[in-house]
Amino acid sequence: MTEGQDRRELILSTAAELFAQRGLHATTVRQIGDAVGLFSGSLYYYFPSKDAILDELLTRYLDAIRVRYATVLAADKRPAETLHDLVVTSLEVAQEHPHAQAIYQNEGQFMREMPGFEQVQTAAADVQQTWLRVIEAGAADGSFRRDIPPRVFYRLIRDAVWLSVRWHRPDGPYPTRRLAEDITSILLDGFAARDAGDRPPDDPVSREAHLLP
Amino acid sequence: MTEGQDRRELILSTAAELFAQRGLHATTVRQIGDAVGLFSGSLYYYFPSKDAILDELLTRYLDAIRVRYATVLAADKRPAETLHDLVVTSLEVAQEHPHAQAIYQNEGQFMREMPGFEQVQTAAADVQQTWLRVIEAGAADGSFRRDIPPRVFYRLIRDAVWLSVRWHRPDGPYPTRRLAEDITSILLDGFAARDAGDRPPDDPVSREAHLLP
DNA sequence: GTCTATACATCGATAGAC
DNA sequence: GTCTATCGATGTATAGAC
Repeated sequence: MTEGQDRRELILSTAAELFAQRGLHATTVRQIGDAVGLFSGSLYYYFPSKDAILDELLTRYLDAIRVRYATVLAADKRPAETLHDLVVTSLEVAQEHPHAQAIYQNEGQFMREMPGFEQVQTAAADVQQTWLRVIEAGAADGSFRRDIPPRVFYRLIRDAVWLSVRWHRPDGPYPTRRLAEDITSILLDGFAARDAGDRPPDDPVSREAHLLP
Repeated sequence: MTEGQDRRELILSTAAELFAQRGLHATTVRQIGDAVGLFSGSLYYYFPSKDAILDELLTRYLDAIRVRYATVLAADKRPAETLHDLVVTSLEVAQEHPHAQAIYQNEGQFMREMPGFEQVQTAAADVQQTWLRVIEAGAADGSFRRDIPPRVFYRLIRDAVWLSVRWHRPDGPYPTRRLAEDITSILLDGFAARDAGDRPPDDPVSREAHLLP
């Protein structure tokens, strides 16, 4: 790891923070330079353009998420457990790439039209397919409701997980693991109160089934 | 309603569409002018600045939502029903102001720092308080779970509702009313399948309780 | 009311000294 | 590798003719 690589990483992470905080178009290369302690022109020694910084940022994040999703799927658990693991994994990756997640969330529409970001688009389609297949498997084996379109449930759980980066502080009193359990618990079992023992013990998705030991 | 007012409305709605589609900073006043069939300079006969267009757009939307929320609260129903009505109302207002909702979602971070948008900020705080009070009332009277922080549930349901404008097409085969019922049903009762009759009939939030007749 | 023309700032990016 | 200096494009907004 040479010193030049460190600078490159610093530019990358600083730009990510600014893009996420103030928006992609509202962030100028001069602001990035100021934040890393370089003049804007010097950035072009490391990156050919502002868009190249964005592209590398998102590609890294989406690659990371695909690798982690593949591990979850390889465990070959039942749909409800797989869904729970996808939530946990997504929150973990978001914690490792906090800004990239927000950038993709906020600037997604822009990148769908932008040429040169096809790689980002196909990676995003992969992610969607992963979620959808698990949800459809659960509908097929009877562990999930069939009266809700899989795409609708996919949107709800994906938005809940992905948007949590906007308000959740991983280092606060409400840890990421607890958030993952609460999201899974609400979306699978519901928020309405119910008496203990009102569900059959052999229920495939009892409230504790998807809590880690 | 003079002809000038019509033009003003056209500029407002056109700008809203562009802001929502391509992003606030990615939209130029020239593009707005082109879209309404005016030269960019002529826009300044109707509005003092680009930001003034944005401000009026969001203020109208947030005012509309506050009026409608007040009506829902005035009905003074039980928490679960009120929550359901807030979901329906939010989706209806989003349908009437489809672009403003998206703009606020996407550009919210920017406006929290921007001076001159204090009115937008206080209106947004009002909206949040409305949801939170209903959720807390439900936790207090025992109809909602107490093991989930109200703020967490608030974020989940708000994000689910507000982000649906990104993917839901009100004029498609999946109508807005159905979406409202499905969101309420999942978030209150859960997505996991369960046998009929596994819940007591006097359950305050049985699956059909918050379905309109 | 709308257009033509343009002021003025700021943007991303480049060239060349050091 | 970083800086100085600056180019050309583009952004918001204005001035004045019509």
